[in-house]
Amino acid sequence: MIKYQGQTRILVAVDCIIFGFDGEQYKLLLIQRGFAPEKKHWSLMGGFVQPNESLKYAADRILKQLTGLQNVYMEQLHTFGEPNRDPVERTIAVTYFALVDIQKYEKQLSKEYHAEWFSLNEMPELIFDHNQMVEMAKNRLRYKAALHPILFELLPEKFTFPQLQALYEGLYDTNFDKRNFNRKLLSTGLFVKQQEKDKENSKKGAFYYKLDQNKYIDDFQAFLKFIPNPEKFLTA
Amino acid sequence: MIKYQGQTRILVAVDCIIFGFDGEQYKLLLIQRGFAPEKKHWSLMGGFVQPNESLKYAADRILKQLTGLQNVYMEQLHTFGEPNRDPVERTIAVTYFALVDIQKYEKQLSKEYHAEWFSLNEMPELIFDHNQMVEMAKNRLRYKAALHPILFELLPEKFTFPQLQALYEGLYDTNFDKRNFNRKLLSTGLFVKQQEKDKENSKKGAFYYKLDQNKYIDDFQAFLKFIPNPEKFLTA
DNA sequence: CCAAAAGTGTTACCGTTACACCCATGC
DNA sequence: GCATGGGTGTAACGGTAACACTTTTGG
Repeated sequence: MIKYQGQTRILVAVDCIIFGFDGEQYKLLLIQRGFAPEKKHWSLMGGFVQPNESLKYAADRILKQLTGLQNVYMEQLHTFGEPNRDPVERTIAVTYFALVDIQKYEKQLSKEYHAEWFSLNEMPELIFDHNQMVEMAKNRLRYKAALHPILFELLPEKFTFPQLQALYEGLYDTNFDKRNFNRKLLSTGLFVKQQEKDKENSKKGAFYYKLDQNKYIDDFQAFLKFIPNPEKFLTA
Repeated sequence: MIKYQGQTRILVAVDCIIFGFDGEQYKLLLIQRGFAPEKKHWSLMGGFVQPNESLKYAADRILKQLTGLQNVYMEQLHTFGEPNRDPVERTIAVTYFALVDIQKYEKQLSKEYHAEWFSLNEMPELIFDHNQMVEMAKNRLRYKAALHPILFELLPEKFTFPQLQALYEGLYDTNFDKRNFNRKLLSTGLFVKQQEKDKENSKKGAFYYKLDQNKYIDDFQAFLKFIPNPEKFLTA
């Protein structure tokens, strides 16, 4: 096989920023790194890209190793390539961020990696430039969620409006008027009301809703202008 | 130096999608590839990441080689890593898109690469997955420009409102009411009216404006909700 | 004098916000 | 029966869109 002569080949890693939501707080799934350097220090889940896999495939593989989950919302975030970001050897890191239903995860836990969910405001220091990756992922999530209906990926199939509101209020660290919030959400036509109520979180109980899957796929733009005054919240 | 054992190192390239605007149409700067395979075929400008340069540095270097320009608006777009995207040898491509003032470029042309500006709708087939990269860059530009004031990077320091309007109408392939357009732009406070008029494009002449650089930097969010009904225009 | 492009105001409409009370239930 | 959280309607406001005529000047 002909090759490109005289060029330097570089290690390429994929790192995953995995978000969850426990009903009150946003969480991030971290692992204790299993090998030197920085062994035992907290880190994003990652791995090297293998010879015949695409980047997305590598990200899916890594997510599955850690959580057992497949078909999860995931998008490429950014590629980090400072020459000394990994002190051992130059490594380029392609990052993906994922949104998972934290409850599904708990059922499929792989003990192997000492994984733990951390609240975003109680996170340990991470190795290398992983803190920076997390910051970027948070910004991207706030940005994207203001314009598109993606946060549902963090909730179970059935969810209530109060849950939804907590989800959005948590992300933007603010409060919304529940009447306006419900009206706006309903006006998108993305939600199907169920008969059943969630009685765990209140005495009266709150109706469950499901996403209308067809509309959800078609109307990925449905939320543009969703957040009032988005400029207050978006960083880039 | 300790190294990561048993992992495959991969070629990493940076490719630049370089946009310009000639007053009527959006253009893309392409080169004729100088080496096999696909020699003489049209391609984005790119190059391999060198051992001690960051990705952004590589992108700046490549842009400078081709256009002579520095300090140009550029942002990382996406990283492409399908195993067979380059038939010679596996190569991961980190893409950047750039917005340049086409007039500045013309003064600093490097003949070496047989570079040419192509209108977006008259583009040749490109090598590898470069067409896909261009598509993604177009979408990103439309998305971003609907929310943030970045298109000015395509114009000279002084510009007129009719030019601005052509810039936006070209990107979204639509027409805006000029009264509403001007009012909305002026209301951002980003523009400083000059005494001088551009008499080249009309008999009456149109006043030049400049960006208020301080506000421009501060108010990168100024344009959110800028385009009416953005959901009609944004793809991702 | 006329063609071509620049510049300018007002009104109607719609979506967004602000706001407060009743309902259902478990304890 | 009372505390807790769920659910609902309306009115004022502000921003957006629709719309047409006058101005300037080069030829």
